[in-house]
Amino acid sequence: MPAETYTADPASLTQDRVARIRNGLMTAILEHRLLPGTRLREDEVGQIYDASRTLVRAALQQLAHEGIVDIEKNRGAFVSSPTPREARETFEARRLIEAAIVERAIAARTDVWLSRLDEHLQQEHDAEARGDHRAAIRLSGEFHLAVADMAGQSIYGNILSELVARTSLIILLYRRHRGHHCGPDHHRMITDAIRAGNVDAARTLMVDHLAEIEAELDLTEAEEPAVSLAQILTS
Amino acid sequence: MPAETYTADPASLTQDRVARIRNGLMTAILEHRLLPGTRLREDEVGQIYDASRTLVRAALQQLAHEGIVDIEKNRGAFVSSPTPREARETFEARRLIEAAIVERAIAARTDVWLSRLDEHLQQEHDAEARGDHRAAIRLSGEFHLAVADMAGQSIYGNILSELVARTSLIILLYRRHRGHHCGPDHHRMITDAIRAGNVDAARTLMVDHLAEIEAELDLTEAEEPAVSLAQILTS
DNA sequence: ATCACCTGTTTTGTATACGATTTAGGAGAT
DNA sequence: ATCTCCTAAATCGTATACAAAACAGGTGAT
Repeated sequence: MPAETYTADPASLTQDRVARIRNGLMTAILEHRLLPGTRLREDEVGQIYDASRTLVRAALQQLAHEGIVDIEKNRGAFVSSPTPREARETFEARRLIEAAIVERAIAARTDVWLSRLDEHLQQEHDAEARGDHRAAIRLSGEFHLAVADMAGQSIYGNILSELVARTSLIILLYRRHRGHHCGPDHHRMITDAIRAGNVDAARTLMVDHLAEIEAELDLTEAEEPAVSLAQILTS
Repeated sequence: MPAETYTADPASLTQDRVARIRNGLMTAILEHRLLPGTRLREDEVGQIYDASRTLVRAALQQLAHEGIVDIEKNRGAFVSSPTPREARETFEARRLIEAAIVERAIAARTDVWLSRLDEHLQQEHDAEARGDHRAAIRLSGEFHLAVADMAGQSIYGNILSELVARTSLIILLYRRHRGHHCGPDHHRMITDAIRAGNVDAARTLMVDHLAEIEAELDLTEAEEPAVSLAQILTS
């Protein structure tokens, strides 16, 4: 399953049943097939994966801890809907961490890792070419995880994988113009800078790349309807 | 329970039963009452908290995801033992993130928040004064979480709370000289710089503070006994 | 028509049962 | 004495049963 490469959680490699459920849901969310707000009923999911609620619950709790599922007590699990505030925080955190990651990736670069990045760029390109938007959006997130893998700092990798997953939800919720997610040209340029060993260029490209994605979003806070209720009723 | 303030996980505020178990174990680990390697048997924990294995398992899985408990399939859960490598990565990540946090904390500072920090410093001082090393070690970690709370970026706060918890295990495993954990004087100086609004000083103090803690550890990699087995047998 | 209330159904929360795996300890062989 | 094998006990993995809560739909009052 190429859909399950680059998942940072080591448990996802072991083929235990809860990991399978988690990965299935995760991939569906990353590919925008499951939309924010979607309810994930325990036995419904269980029937799909032929598992009891025990295992489904474990998978959902894992996803909740990763911040892409919200569990409301006695009500169930829902694909999470990050707020504009969370969206901004996510991008800020990504700029901070990925700038550090890309620097480490350069220090750790080898031919093997670089060719792996090339291969990934090729996959992104192919997905775009054949119009597979689902795979394209997922792969464009996984590029960043591939760079993190190259950096070899598993802590950064784990943190980033959660941030990337949330970013996928954020883009789906807040993007202004449909289409054109996270251009592969940027990824190519970042890869080139890594290959050239140009730390400053790579950091700048990475930070700007993330800033550009954020700039394409409409993160204006929806005004709280708290007080407005009175206003509406007194009109 | 003052022992449960500053836990970043929002679920810990709700008094549901799995959160109680999680918080109990977490606090015990943070206070070095539960040592790395300690086995956490499901029934045993369940009896202590008067809960079934279902709830204990949920709590243990949460702690595993937070990186302070390792779950080995069919063998059980153990208080985790971070490797020297993970230790170094943890400190690197903390320096990166806490430098950003302290800057944000300055931007967000108010009298209320500053007095909360003062209050915390007082608690640390008191714990040291009465020789309560358990509380002191926990409080010294919570100082950093208090600064993160002040910064108001919940994502940084969540990431940091996991890093702080692991740091507690790391210090226990690798410190050279017993005693003197993470001097409260440093915390006082950081607080002063925050109050003065001196961003550069605060960042430097924070980064140096973390570097100093790391410097007091012995993180020399234990050599792998992998090949040495043959050497031993051919002697 | 609208709202409040009641009731049957659905769904989640938790305990428990049972099979599978690991662990511990001892008997027997070398 | 040491090692191997075997059996019993302890422990984990998973499914399921039942209780509690939330939900949906309908009845009746206003």
